[in-house]
Amino acid sequence: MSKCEQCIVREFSSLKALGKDELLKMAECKTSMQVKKGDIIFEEGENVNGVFCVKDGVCKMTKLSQNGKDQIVKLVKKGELLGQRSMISDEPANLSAVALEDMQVCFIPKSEIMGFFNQNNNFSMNVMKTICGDLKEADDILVGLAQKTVKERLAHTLLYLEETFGINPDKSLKLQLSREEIAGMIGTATESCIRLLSELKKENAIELVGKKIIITDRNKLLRIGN
Amino acid sequence: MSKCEQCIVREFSSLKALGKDELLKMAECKTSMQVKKGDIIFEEGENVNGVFCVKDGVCKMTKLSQNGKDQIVKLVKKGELLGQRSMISDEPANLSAVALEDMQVCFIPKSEIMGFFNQNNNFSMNVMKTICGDLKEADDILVGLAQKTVKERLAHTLLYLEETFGINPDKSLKLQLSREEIAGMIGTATESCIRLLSELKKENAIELVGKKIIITDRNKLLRIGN
DNA sequence: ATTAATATATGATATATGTCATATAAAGTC
DNA sequence: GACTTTATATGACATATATCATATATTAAT
Repeated sequence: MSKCEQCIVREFSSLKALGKDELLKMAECKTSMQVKKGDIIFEEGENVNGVFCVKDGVCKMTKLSQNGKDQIVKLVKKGELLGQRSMISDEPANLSAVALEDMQVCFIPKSEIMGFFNQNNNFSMNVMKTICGDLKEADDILVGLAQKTVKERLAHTLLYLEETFGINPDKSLKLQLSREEIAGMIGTATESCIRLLSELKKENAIELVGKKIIITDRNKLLRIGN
Repeated sequence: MSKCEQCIVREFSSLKALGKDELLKMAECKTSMQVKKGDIIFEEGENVNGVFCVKDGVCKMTKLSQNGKDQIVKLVKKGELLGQRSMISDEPANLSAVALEDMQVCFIPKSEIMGFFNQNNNFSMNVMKTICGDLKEADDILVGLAQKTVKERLAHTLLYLEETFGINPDKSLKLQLSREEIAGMIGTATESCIRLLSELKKENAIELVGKKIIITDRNKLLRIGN
């Protein structure tokens, strides 16, 4: 069993507020797990009963809509926590979490986390701030969906992907989403997404190498996406 | 100065967790204010430095988008708190709050609230749950905007308005929004909103009496909006 | 009450986006 | 390596929604 105390990733999440003894206690009751790309960590409607700490890899938080399409609400990466909202509200998960890459995650049971809430004010404040950040982000995406065109949202999302997950040595976006997934982020049909990517390519804002996307004119995307 | 201890509205918000002495302390430092319909309580980008407790009336939380239209992100009514997110994140407001009716609100400075956070775990837990509820709501609206048609969103919103704010003796929706505001909620052009209201009227799902909206076939709206 | 201003309503038209069909490319399987 | 499956790409077309114009109703102002 690996020690939470020595886990670097901890430093990036709300858990950084925890003290030595709290971390030792946590290491005792946590469960480490490997998650394969495509695996479901938890599903909409499921009772989660704890929190997942993402040690490595990226996952998408999705919600299935009436028309059968998966809307991606948020991407979660290394150092972030999963399932906090559901745990705090004491409700089943509102979103599903699906791995986009092979992941390493640790599950920390609810009882443990709730204990920290009561003992450690810094910790609960951190969690609160994280959720407030999520809320702001959700509000901003919401306004974008309501008021921007699909092309504007696409441009914006490409910049977000670059900024958040970085690029490979060949300059292509490190996080490689399928066209369908990009469409699911910006709320459009896969074909429309593909078409608009082609358009951006014709306008020399991006390059498409197979599935890979390379941003060649950041300013152009900025001008479109804002 | 009115006493928080005797304020019934308190019971509906996170503040219900506060004890007698905390309420007395709060009554000391709060500022009561009347807000006229149309007045701005605070604006996007402004530093709020506290929380507003809505004693009476309803306001809209809006965000101005690039194209100059106001998107309504949320409606806030009697018994709810305003500006929590911004206070906790220690950031300027992300949304503007504008009164839809004459309102009575009390302003409680940040220092006071932060004190309660540290002393009273039930209170911070309540606030956290409220924000988690807001986050879930925002995620759901987000998915609706991405995946539903305007007509579906309109039907859904009409039911939401009935459920949340009730109806008058003549069965019309109690909260009387302008067509432009309804459009701002569902993320469409005012003309489209008007057109779709007319459509719903032709389909005998609603009646339009001037500005007033009467829901005549709830099930029909449910079938459309979900 | 009359006028001015604003909100609601509807038509005509343009545009963005979705849907269905099909082709090509890439990836997985035996 | 040949084959099957799946993802990407593009065309043709349908539909939803935005925009602009204008009419009518409602509200505010004098």
